[in-house]
Amino acid sequence: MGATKTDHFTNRQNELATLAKAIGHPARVAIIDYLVKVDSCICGDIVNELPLAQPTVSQHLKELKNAGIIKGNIEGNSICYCIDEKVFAKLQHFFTSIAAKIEKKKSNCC
Amino acid sequence: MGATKTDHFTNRQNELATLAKAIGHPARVAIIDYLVKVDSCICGDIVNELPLAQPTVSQHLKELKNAGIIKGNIEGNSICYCIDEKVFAKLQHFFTSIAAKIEKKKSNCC
DNA sequence: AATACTTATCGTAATATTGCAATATTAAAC
DNA sequence: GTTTAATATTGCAATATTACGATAAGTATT
Repeated sequence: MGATKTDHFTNRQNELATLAKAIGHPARVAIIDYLVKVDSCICGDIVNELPLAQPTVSQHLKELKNAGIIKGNIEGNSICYCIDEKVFAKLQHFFTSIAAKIEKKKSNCC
Repeated sequence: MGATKTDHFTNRQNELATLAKAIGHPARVAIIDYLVKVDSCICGDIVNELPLAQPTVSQHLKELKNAGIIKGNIEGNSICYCIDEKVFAKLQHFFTSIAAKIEKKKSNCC
């Protein structure tokens, strides 16, 4: 075995897991940070920002794209990557909701 | 190769990646959901809630515990698992911060 | 078209994750 | 102490991820 059993979980659980998994690597967090920091998204120099080889960065970008976290547009010679705002609004909502539910019942035993 | 290069990234990036990675599996999202839902955290019946064998669930619980997302207290015969509120407050903060920065500059090209 | 530049893909090796049967551990109940 | 229960650990097989060198594919410039 070794394959994740997605069938038995809800769409929301799978969706949150997919997004979280994509963010679950420091290089990909760094990519997100960089895309957020840079004003316009004239990217392409992401490789120089990271301590990883170009194929590795390309692979991480692909994973972020597959998860729907970033979008990539061909911009002449290079490619322009941007963050998908909707995804982070959704993530914020996920965690705000969970945090609120936890806050509501302070009656914890641990 | 194959080992994640954590050395070259910031503490914040590694911390967020570790938390996100732990949440990056539907079974672990389901565990979190269940712990949030159940009022008091007299747990132990988490196995019955999931479509996975007991050792697998135990392993997922261990990973959530290692990431600092849940805490486990021995409660007589069984074990009482609870969510660590601080972690979700932190996660909420992480994503609220990113979402706010994205929102601020709507000048997107994509 | 030849060159330079940028990004993607392939191939491969190392490591990590997922899942479970079997077994061990621990604590309550008898 | 033996049984019963709940949870953890071990061992193993299947799969996934991480990383990179080599190479391909695309565009821009000359």
